[in-house]
Amino acid sequence: MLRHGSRSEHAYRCLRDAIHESQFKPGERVMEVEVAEWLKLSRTPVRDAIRRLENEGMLVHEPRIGLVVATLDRQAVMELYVMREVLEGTAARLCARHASDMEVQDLIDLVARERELEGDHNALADHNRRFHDAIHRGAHNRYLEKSLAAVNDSMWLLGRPLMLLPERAKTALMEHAKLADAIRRRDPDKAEEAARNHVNAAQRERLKRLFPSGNS
Amino acid sequence: MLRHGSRSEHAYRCLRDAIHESQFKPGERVMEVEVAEWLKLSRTPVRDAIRRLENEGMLVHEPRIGLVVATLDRQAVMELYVMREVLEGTAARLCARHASDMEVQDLIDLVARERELEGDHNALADHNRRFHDAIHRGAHNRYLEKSLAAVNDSMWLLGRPLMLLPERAKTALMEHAKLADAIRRRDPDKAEEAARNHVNAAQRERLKRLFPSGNS
DNA sequence: CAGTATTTCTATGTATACATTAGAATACCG
DNA sequence: CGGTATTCTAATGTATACATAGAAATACTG
Repeated sequence: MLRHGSRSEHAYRCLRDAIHESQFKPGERVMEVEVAEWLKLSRTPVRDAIRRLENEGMLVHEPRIGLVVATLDRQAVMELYVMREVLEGTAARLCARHASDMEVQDLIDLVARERELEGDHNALADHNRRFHDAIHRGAHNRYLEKSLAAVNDSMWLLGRPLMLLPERAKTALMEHAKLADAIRRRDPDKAEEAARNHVNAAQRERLKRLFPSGNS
Repeated sequence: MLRHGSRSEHAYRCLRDAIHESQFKPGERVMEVEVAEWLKLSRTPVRDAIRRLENEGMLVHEPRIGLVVATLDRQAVMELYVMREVLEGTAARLCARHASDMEVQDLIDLVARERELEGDHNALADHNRRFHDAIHRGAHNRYLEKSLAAVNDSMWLLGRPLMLLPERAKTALMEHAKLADAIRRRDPDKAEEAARNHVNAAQRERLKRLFPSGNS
């Protein structure tokens, strides 16, 4: 009935962003009262927000501790990337099949603009999100979109996007170009392959940084 | 901190089951107060439960109406089955790779027992759920498991499981056997293929019943 | 009578007070 | 001194009262 601009929504966004920006770090405890005070709200809307983030996997009830920002161990990271590979691959495949010509053109344009952003790391990270969102939407599957949103949100628990690294940005651009091209050619197999490669490349970079020596 | 046997949890289960059993039908309105009265609870835990079901897609805010049980139009059903095919296929593939020998043996046993249940529709439906749960767990991927849970819950919005139909139960048994066998042989490709075929067969049956003449 | 403004009513959003429980601290007993 | 029982505390679960917004109904005006 009354939906938007609600304080629950506000609390949700704030908490989400705070986790994205590592103001709340994985493993750190999150308490309703604390958050409520911070946002000058009562516990009720804060609880709503927490419940949502719990469902999405960003917050977890650690036994004997309480509610904490989820921590991803090595195993969890692997599982997350496997899932991401599957979902992004599927999105690319479906996008190649179902995206409207306008949506495809949008993708092409996004790649073109990405070239102009060389060096501007923040803009690139933001652009990256937009590019992938465009593919997710182009797949025209609301369930896929939702799963992707959850997975990609959990991704933030690993720290800032890799696009901030010059090396990665360069190769990512090429991967994006390949992916967009396969979608333009309406080639589902190649599109899925490109998306999976893209995710895998990101995963390898990420793992190098997260677990330099291979321990957990 | 305090987790289980909570009234929120109870409310969640009751509501979920009520939707599963079509006590609340798609399109029907769901009001906090009403549910609270029904379960002899205050609105607070009911709200929690509703929020969860909202996140999982079983409840939706219909503009100008309020909160209702989600209705799946033809398009939504198609999207749901596409997603289910992808996820169940992936689960089967991962199961073939990662399930422990004990988990695999469990699958074999489940198929064996399924043969003995011929005719007992309710038991079959229940058994079917267990079989698929076993595969989901065997994949050892918590994100996949969660997505599958959400998708399969939404499935209930389409009505009772098809396993209740004798015809379907028979062919489903064969499909289960094929799937379990591929997993036993540790053949990911065949396992995924079998799972996808299984989902597709179910979808065709379902669509026949839902949209007999092909309209939406 | 039609159309619009106003009022009322209902459901949800929000705040707060109270209950309960798990963990911590402390005191008691062996 | 060590271990266990008890009390205390802090955090969440739950109930309820109040605020607000949106839809329906009614009354007013042309």
